[in-house]
Amino acid sequence: MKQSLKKPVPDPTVRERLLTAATDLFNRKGYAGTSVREIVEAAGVTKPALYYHFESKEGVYLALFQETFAAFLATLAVPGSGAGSARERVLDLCDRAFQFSVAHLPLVRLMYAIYYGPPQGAPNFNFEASHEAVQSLIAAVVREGIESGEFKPIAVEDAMWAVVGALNIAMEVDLCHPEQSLGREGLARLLNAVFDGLATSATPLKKARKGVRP
Amino acid sequence: MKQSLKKPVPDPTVRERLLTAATDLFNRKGYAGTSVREIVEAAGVTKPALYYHFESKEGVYLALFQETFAAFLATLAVPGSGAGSARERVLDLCDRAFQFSVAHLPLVRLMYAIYYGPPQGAPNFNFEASHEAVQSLIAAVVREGIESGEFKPIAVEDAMWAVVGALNIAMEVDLCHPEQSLGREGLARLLNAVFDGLATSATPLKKARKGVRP
DNA sequence: GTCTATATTGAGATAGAC
DNA sequence: GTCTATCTCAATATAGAC
Repeated sequence: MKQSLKKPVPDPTVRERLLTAATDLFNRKGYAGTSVREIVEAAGVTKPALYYHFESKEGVYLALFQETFAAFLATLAVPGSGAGSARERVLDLCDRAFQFSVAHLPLVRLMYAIYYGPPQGAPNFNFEASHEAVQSLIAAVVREGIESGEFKPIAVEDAMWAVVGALNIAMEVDLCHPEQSLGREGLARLLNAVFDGLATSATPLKKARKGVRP
Repeated sequence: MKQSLKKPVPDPTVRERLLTAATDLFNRKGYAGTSVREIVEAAGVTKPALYYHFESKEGVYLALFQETFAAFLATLAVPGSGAGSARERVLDLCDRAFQFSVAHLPLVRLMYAIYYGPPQGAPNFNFEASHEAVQSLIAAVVREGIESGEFKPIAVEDAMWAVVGALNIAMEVDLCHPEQSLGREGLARLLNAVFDGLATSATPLKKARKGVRP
């Protein structure tokens, strides 16, 4: 048993190859449909290597999401995101999130597949937590923008959803149609459109404002 | 084959029960993992009933999406969506789309599962077409709004994505967290926020506007 | 032990009575 | 339109020869 509980600098190549191979196979054949044998063969290693770095197939799966999620939060929390106007900080936050998403498309795709797909015996990972983490980060900046008067005094939740909606659609376009990706510049344009508004003048509905169509 | 191409008012109960049961099972066990036997048992009918109304298991699957998609387009094209300001028309269009989505959550969920999930031998259905249909409808109204001066002269695509982003996020919240649904009113608030803008004044970035972070 | 041939199972699909 | 009863076919499991 060479491996203590401290993880003494495990070989990154083998570990990475296993994670990459697992992501690819889970995407192509599903979690249940992927065997440990297939993973190790695709990674060019042997079974014991997998069981050394991870405890099981479930361990590979959980490591995949846990480590990526941790890296995602670290990316968002990087210094420099606390300076500037609320608009700039939201743009920066979304830019980081978008870049991360683009750099990890296969895992994002897997997340969607697991989240929406039928149960496959895959271990539970709290995807909600990662969504809520991003949302609360954006909501916090939006709240400050509203309190400082930079943003209009609308509900924080509404403003947050407007921003998350733009970020989310940019990510999904990249995921589903990479060839027509909006790119970082496109996301920035989109967010600025949301900040500045589409309308030339703030002219709400002519008719009743309470209730939607009868 | 009594059933002509005109669909002479087929019995809605059995047919509907089959479609509902299939949607539920496909969602829970996947397309490949669901057998015809399970579908007919869940629907309380026998195999031949399924093969009478549909030609095969694939036929059930395709009917599910084809008919729902057709109904969706019909919902969006309903009279009344051509009147009023561009803002009102976009709100109306999105409201219809949202209501339809909420009324067909299981099928929307299945669409996501099929779209992002691993191949399961399910027949090809062009999900892109339905997305593009909605997008082009919205883009058309947005374009008219821009041309009439009601909207700012930004790129039609950008404005379209801003609107679709808001609609999309409202749909996904309803899909993933129905308990915190924005509801029709929430979607309207969200869209109006996008129309009017979050910022109190159109003050873009202080620094360079070309390029995102270096 | 391995290999081939045969069962067994469960899938999708159908014929013909009612 | 719906049912009972049956068919075809593929994958898998197993038996028994070698």
